[in-house]
Amino acid sequence: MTGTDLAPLADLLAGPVVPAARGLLGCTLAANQVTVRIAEVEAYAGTAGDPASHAHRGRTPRNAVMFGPAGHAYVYFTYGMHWCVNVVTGPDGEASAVLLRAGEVVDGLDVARARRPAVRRDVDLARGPARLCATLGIDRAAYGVDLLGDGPVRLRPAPVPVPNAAVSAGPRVGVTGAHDVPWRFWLTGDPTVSAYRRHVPRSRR
DNA sequence: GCGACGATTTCG
DNA sequence: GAAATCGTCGCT
Repeated sequence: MTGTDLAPLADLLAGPVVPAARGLLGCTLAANQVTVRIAEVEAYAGTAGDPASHAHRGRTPRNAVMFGPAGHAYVYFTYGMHWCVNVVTGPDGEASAVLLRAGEVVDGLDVARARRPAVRRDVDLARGPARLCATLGIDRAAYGVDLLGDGPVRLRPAPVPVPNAAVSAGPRVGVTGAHDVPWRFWLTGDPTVSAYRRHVPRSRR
């Protein structure tokens, strides 16, 4: 037998979103000759009571893939210029997902640097959800792809298991509501974790 | 059809 | 602190 056993990760993603989010820490995501070790994530529930979720108001053309089976990529465009990527979780028909917020470039560092010439420190290459996508070259073309398959974007289990004690939790970044829900998880002390910023409504800017 | 705003980043 | 910049979605 050769290759990595993806079944445990597939099972984890098919279950409840919070354990899935924590389990994604330490996993690797590879695309366009760059590989990132995931260091920060956020969990988003489906239509059931999570006002911060893109699926909160039901199914739309944009969030349709969130309602499909786990392990696929939900990629969205925001602020007129940025892409962000989620891993769809839960059973088919339930729209939960995990936003990949930050990571460490562990392979293809030269390609990553060339792709993002303005970034000075390597730890900033994938420090933030839009930066992570930019460094990996992820855009609309990755919408809906099976991340556990052999496609353009590939998610793989953590080479080294992440102990529970190495994980911190806190409120999600940039969301309009639900500031009391600690559904952001990160590897404690990891330098690639993004800075926390409270959301500021445009009407008050 | 219109318009407000966003799971952000970058610069001043 | 504020601009950049446009797809999405609800319709004060």
